[in-house]
Amino acid sequence: MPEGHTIHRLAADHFERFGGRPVRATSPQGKFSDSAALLDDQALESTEAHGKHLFLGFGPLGWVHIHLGLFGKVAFGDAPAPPPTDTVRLRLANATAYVDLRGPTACALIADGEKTAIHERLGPDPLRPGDDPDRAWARVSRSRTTVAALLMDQKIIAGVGNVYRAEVLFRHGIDPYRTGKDLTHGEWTAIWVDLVELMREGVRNNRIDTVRPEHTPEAMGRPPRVDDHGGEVYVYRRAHLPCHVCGGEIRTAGLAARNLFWCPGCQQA
DNA sequence: TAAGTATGTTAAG
DNA sequence: TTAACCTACTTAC
Repeated sequence: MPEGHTIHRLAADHFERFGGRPVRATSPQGKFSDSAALLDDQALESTEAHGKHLFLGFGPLGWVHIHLGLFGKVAFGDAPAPPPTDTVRLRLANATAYVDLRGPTACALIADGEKTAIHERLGPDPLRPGDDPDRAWARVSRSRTTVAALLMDQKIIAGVGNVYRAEVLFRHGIDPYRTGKDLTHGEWTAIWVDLVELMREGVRNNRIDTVRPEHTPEAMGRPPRVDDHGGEVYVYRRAHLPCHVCGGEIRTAGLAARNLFWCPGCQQA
């Protein structure tokens, strides 16, 4: 479930299980074998997340830069670790725990300078304390691109994915096809503040929930969600179903090779 | 067994 | 705009 909240949670979970002491590192799948050999028996000193990028710090050796992409998965377990399957790109293990990484878009040992370059090409992240929404606003307010596309652009704002984009636009009654130029500073600030809150809760619960208390299944007297993506949402993957708020039909359309979901009734142009 | 899908990104045309 | 990449699961035949 790789949106930004997942990655920040992974940073914390890696440090909790492996931080401050040596780890065994292997790459059963093979693509990370050389680097794993360098890391083996070295201490994991720190972990960090920016948007959907995860960094595992190994001091002078550098950082393991991980990006899960669409399919990447991380699985933690307690020691003793079972024999790894042949798709495990990286396994870290110590006396008490192990973690398997499968299918990442990126898993590479990088130097400080390369890490800095990654930070520089990413926008502010609602989950990084001190990150400034006005840095994003400077670009958004000048853009003729749709707000739906801007929210997915990691150079503009880091960590938002297809679920948070659809949900935050619904929560603010914003038509996804409005352009950046057309938004007000107040609307953008409200989106950011809401993302901070939603994504922090996402880190806590390790899933995305966006439905306000007054619209929950219990409050509305409707059956609980059927979708299996993990959380309770208004529009994401609810195409052609009735809107939880107005009862109108949720619409879907392709936008920049991804599926967009919105409620035309609640999200007026 | 094959096809389709998925919370993502990059590079080529 | 399209294809490519990585994996696992579900659905269709």
